[in-house]
Amino acid sequence: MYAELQLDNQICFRLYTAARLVTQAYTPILTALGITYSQYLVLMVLWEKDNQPVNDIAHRLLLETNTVTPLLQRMEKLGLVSRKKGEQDKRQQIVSLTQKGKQLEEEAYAKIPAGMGDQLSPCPLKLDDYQRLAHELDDIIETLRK
Amino acid sequence: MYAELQLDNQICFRLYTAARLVTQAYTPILTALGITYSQYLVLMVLWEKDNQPVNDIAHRLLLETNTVTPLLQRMEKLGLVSRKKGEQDKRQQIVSLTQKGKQLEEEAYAKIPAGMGDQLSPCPLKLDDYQRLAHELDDIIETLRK
DNA sequence: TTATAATAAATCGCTTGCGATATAAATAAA
DNA sequence: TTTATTTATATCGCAAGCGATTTATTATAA
Repeated sequence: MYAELQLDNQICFRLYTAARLVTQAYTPILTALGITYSQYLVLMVLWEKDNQPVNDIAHRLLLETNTVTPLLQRMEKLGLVSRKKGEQDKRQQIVSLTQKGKQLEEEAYAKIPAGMGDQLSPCPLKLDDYQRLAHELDDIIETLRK
Repeated sequence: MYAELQLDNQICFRLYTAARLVTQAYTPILTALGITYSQYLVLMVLWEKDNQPVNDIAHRLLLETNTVTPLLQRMEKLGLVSRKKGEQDKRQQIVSLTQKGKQLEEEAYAKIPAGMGDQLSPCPLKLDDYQRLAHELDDIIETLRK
């Protein structure tokens, strides 16, 4: 009835769906590596810069610590990261990659870009389109993050 | 190290983040209406066409019944929908809007587009940009849905 | 008809995401 | 210094998502 309330007119539903489907596309690849999508995000953060406090990781991912802390606890159990109290600031937990967590980077590099490329290859979007899409999403993200 | 594994180069991370932030922008508005974002999606489906089996709703939202069934059960408890066994096919559960569920459409129309417009107004994207974004997301969705 | 396969929902177990709150440590104010 | 405030994590409870399995019903094959 109201055009504004129709599913097909919602940018939000498309974002929600595209994000879910892309995550689903990652899942079989990541499962083979023994990790989840969120864990992969944390690993990317740590591959870029190791030994970060929980807060820095959370900020980088635009998540709250109440999401990241349990995530890190699971990753610790899996032997991907270790946590130790900060030396200057004892409130902090410094998160570090274990050997296993470091080694996963090579496997990830070998499997993920190729695996995702395969699945997205039928997509009509070209490099330029993805680039523009990235900027459009960045605009939305910048607008909504506080 | 590997450009392909950097967070800033990931379209998926942007999708994931944009979807989360947009959902967060909806949350205060929807909370005032007494519903969640997923419940809002189900309501939009039913506002468009009432009395649908669980499967049709799930297909419309590209979700599985193991997500939609519990969602509908919660909505039934909230008095937003009712469910009754299908007459021709007794395996089906036909989901219908209650009076309360129907009335919510007016409230939603009054509050949601305006509320989201306010929050997104600082965004530099114009109508054309949103339209193109919608198409780009549709391309990705079409590529990845099976 | 009887046996088998397909389909529609539901259930189970687990990871996320997040609002609200708690705890501990560091910082600022009195 | 003592007190109050801020900050960094952690904990709790709940709604989603989803892979895997179960149950009931329908459709198909033998």
